[in-house]
Amino acid sequence: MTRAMRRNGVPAAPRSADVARLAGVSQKTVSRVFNDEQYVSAGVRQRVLDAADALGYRLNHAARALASGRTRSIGVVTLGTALYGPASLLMSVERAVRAAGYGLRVVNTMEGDPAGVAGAIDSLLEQGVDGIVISEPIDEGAGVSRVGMPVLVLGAPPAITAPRVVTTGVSAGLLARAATEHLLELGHATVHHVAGPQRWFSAKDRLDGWRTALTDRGRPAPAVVEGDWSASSGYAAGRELAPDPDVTAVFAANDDMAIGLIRALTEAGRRVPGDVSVVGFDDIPVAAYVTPPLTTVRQPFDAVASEGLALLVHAIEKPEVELPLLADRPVELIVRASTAPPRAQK
Amino acid sequence: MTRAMRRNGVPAAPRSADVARLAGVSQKTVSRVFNDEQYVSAGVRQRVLDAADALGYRLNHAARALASGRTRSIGVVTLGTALYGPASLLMSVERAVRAAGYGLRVVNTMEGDPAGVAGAIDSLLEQGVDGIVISEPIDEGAGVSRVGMPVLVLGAPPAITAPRVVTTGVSAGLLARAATEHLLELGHATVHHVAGPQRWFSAKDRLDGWRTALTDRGRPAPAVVEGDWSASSGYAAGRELAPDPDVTAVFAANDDMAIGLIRALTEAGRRVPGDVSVVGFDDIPVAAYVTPPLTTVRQPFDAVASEGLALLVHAIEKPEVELPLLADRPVELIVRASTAPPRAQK
DNA sequence: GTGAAAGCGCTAACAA
DNA sequence: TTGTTAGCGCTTTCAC
Repeated sequence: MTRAMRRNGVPAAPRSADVARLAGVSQKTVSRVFNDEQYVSAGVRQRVLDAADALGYRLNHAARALASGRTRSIGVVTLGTALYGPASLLMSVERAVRAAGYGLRVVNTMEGDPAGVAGAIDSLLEQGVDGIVISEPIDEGAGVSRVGMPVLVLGAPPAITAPRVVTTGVSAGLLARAATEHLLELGHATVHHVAGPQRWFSAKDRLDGWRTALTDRGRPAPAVVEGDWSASSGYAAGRELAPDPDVTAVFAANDDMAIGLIRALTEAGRRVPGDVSVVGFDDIPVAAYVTPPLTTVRQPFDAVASEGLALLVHAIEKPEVELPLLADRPVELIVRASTAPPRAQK
Repeated sequence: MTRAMRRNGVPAAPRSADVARLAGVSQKTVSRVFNDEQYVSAGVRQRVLDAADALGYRLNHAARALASGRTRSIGVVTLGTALYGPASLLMSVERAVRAAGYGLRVVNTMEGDPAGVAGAIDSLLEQGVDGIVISEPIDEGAGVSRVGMPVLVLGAPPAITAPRVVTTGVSAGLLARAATEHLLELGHATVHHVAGPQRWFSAKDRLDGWRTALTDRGRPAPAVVEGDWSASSGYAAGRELAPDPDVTAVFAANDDMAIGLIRALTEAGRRVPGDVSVVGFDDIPVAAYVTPPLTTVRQPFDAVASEGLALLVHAIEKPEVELPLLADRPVELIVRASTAPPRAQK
């Protein structure tokens, strides 16, 4: 069996040595060209590129990884849901990873997965990555600091700190605060909160932002109703809150729950926004078209992903240099028709 | 610089040879254990596993890929949107890939991306994969047959055929047909259609299903309004259709457009479902909680992904064996409150 | 600027 | 059942 026809008669892919032969240079020179190294004359470079083109040469990533110890790929641990927030963030991360010249490996963790985030990280480590992104972490981030390679934690409070761990808040706290303040400024005495599952940092973050907005103005924070991000849990929360006449404004931790909530309130005879104002979170694609159109806040996923990834790549490629800090981003509150001043003040 | 302390003082990862030394066996035996090959006695296997555990050994994927020519990973080309359908499908694919013992690489194509699907495939080929999944293809699938490795096309009509290409219809056509028939059975004279962008196979598929349902009953198919999957395009379609009194039933190619459509109809004074019935597609999480709760159809993403992946893995691991065909799946129509008999028949 | 040699950590093929 | 040998296609190191 000749080299040219191995593996079931499929012709073998050309190697850099084949390109070198055709271009009349050494194999090392081909390597230089494909790594954009300096000290290659323009003429030689062009000859190499032409030869590569003629042969349909494509660099073998596995061989490079083996020889260099670097894989040029980044692994991301996601939550395995099609929820708008996490899904958008994943797409943004993919764009950022590709823009940085890396490949992307994805591993899901389901909530309640026995292996959990640690298992997902393990799986990435084995597959071979140069850095890891943890998107919307759920468990306590334990062990993240012991991974031994740069880690970017997206959507966690900067509490997790470790030598090579960088966190980028999506500043969900600020957004939650803005949402709450919007309701207070409309004249509501207080704002209730339908929270996300508190194992999620992002849910905790939103709750904190809501509470801060209230305490800053000396308002007591009412009891929180915890949902699971689903519209049906928002609906359940709505049935719980509807009978209470003190409930005139509610901030829901995501749009799905807000929509479920509105349905429950409406069914219970409380009009939105006439009797109760509701603010959501995420600005899902249908938010502007439900009844009533939802006031909500939007997270800058693309910006967060690309800035966070720049930091990660920096940590991978220049481990000795200090990491710059990220600035907070302006808050984007989208006011539509689900919020209004309370009835008494009308 | 010793081996144990290379690369910036980070201790080198243990190799299979280290494990072999500790276990007192040959390096090849370690390889056997980690590949679950037969002909290793239970005692030796245990000694190897213990040694590996003690050293914190982890198989080097790049070296394995280089030596074996197989990467044990699968690449998926996605559309780079957080739309519920594509995002759900991606999550299902991840689960299926992991269950099959492979790693997942993801590359996005944006619509209108100059490089397009071909560029994404190229990038995967370079990164190294054993098979490719194209999720919701947009362009004509040209070139897919020339990839030289097994390809699974998810959500395309079986039109694309090639030696190592396997397609799994999500049977969107059947679902679209069921949705249309539901409206006809309620007594509507005809059903209008708000279609998805016709570059998408899945959009075309839904349109075909809708048309088939009509022509099967000898009903002429009215002019189609084409949207772009967004709620705002559904809204625009609604403004277009609202003035026409013949429009009493509309099938929208996804739930987002259906929701936008309903808003436009309602604003134009046409009640849903009193004056116009609307059926969506996807059963997005909020579909049951919008006003009115949306009648829609649900695609079996998990089943489609896992069955499709089983075929792909089969094509990778046993290229000589004929591929089995996939059976059509029962249709899941979810009837809620956005559909009713036409007013005239009430 | 360019090239030669050595080796990255594993699997394939064959031997014992 | 286990071991030996020879690469896989690159990058690294060092020589020219």
